[in-house]
Amino acid sequence: MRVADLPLAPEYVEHFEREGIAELYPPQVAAVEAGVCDGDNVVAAVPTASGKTFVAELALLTADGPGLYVCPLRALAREKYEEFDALPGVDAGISTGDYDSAASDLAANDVIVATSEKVDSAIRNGAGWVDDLACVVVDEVHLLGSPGRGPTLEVTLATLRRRAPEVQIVALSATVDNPEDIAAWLDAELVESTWRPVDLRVGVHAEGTVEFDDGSSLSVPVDAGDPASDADTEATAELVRGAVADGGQALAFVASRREAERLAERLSEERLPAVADGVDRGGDGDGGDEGDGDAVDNRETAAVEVAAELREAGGTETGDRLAETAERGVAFHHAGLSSDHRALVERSFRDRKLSVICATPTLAAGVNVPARRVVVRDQRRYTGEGTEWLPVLEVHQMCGRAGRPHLDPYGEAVLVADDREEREGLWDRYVTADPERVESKLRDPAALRTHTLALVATGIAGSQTEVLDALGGTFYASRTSNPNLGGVVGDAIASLIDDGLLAPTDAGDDAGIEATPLGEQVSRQYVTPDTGVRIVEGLEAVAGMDPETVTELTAFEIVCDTPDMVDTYLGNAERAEIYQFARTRSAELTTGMTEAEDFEGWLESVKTARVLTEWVDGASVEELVAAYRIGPGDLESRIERAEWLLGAADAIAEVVGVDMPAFASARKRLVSSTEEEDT
DNA sequence: TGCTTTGGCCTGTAGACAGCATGTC
DNA sequence: CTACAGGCCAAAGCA
Repeated sequence: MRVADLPLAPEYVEHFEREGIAELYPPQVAAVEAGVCDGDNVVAAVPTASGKTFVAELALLTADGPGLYVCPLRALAREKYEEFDALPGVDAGISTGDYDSAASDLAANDVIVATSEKVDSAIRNGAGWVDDLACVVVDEVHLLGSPGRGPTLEVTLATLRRRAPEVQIVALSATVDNPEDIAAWLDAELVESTWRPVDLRVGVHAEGTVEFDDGSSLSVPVDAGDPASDADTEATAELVRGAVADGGQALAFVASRREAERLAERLSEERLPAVADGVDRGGDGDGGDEGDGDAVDNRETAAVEVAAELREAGGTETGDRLAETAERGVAFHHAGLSSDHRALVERSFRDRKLSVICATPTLAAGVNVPARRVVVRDQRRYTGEGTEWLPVLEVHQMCGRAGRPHLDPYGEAVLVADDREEREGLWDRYVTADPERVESKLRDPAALRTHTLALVATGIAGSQTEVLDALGGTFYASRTSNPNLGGVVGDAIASLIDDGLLAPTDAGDDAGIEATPLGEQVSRQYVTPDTGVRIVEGLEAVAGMDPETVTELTAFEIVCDTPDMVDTYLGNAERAEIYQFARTRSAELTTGMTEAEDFEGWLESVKTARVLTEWVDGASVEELVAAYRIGPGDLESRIERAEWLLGAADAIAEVVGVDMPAFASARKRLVSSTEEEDT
């Protein structure tokens, strides 16, 4: 099937042909046959990089009205927005927490790109564009199974379909075990395929040999030279070296940030391309010695450019080390990096200016960074309940990053094992195993509290029966003949009434409920009910405090102690000092040292509050990062959240009727400190 | 005695969505 | 019932 055969306007056909898309990939053909261009609902469970974006574009361009593209990450939203906006005659808009497109009138856009939470929030705040949609594309729909965010996605989709029953739904999923269940929920045709544009072989390394799933094998010379590093790291380094020597790029996945940095530093010391050539250039020999010297030189020049860009983007200790490794073509990547550095690393790798990225598992879920070879050194990860095996789905996503269409002849993914015995284990667990099933997490009490409140606050439901009715359209309900959510929803309603977020209506016959002004504000501000409750408690404490002692620190402490703030690790070495700080400033805090039910957690929030206080008082990123042992990216995320939560707290203070100007002033100072930093 | 190896204990650990309303070079 | 690797320090090993 060719692009020209599709029911597309000529300018689109021309556009796609210019982009090199002439012939459709098999999964795309299947999607067309399933009806993506005819307004039919389709679920496509296909590997990453098998042309999902094009399927999305087909649905959006052939839909009879405006379309919405929902995805899980802001960085992905940005990427798709730019892609859609480049389509001829398409006016695209974007709406995420950190970025709204300049044309704020989303109702006028042909395509809107948004994160799932932003869509949920838009519904809660009565955004007009929600009702006019003809088509909704949901990317990474398997996230339905994610405990934190899955319920939001399913409730949001249920609400969208309820409001516009005719809306076309196109859901794109990674390969999962039960895509048919998702398709059944959405009344969609299922398209399933494992086809990829580049061949991929997956293997497991043990004791110097990689055995691949296609029966081939590869021997990896074990360099026993460096006793300082273990066998897994040696094998990883050698596999990376091999890919680079071959003119390819490599991704190496490890479990922690520190390991990612260590591996990158180690690899960068080797002068990869030169070593890979088998030529020991020692310290001097810059003279052109081989025929492929040019390629190496170009790569080196490009890497030096990247390092310069990284240095320009902001100097911290982490950033300097990153620039140093990048200079030799190797970068590390994790969430502790500033967002500028992260984006730069991703982009430079995509532009082939870097040879290697050593990363924590997140890189697999983020923006598109394909490589010739992927090496998964660590398959476990710390989770708070000890180290756990990574989900099969996640490892498959890492492996799926191997192989760049048109650039690599094939992709290779290698899991590194300790010994032969473990090779068997990894083989069974990841190579031959099916990915996990996707199951709804809506039954979780916290999720139900959030969404019950939202349904009532937006006027969708006015009683327990109506809440259950609204939830009838969720993935959860479709998965069971007897949802039996009644009891759990009843509990959620009772607890929300208890917290003053809902109230029984006067009519009182059918157990009618409505949101209190507080509940309405909590829902609109998009904070969880528990956060709302914590803010109210804080305000009650403030009302009893001497106004002189209500400061910005008070405001920061309240919002940092809510569940919507990320917690900050409190090291043993600094615990005493933070404790001391809390004691000397106790008059400004809403929680007494003895009354915190979770003392450790509270002390962590005091640490976060202290960091933010110093930030607004003019401390630099560099100083804070050094003093509190957090990454620049961690500081960014806390500032961003504090900004949001202080705004929410300010709105809640007004509803509750407590005068707390510190919320607004702290927020204003945060915003201006951030702007100052930018200049 | 001095240098190296071994053993045991302590420490630290992945990631990232969301509000709202204006003034601005 | 549930981790575990890396770093540090001190004690033991060795010439």
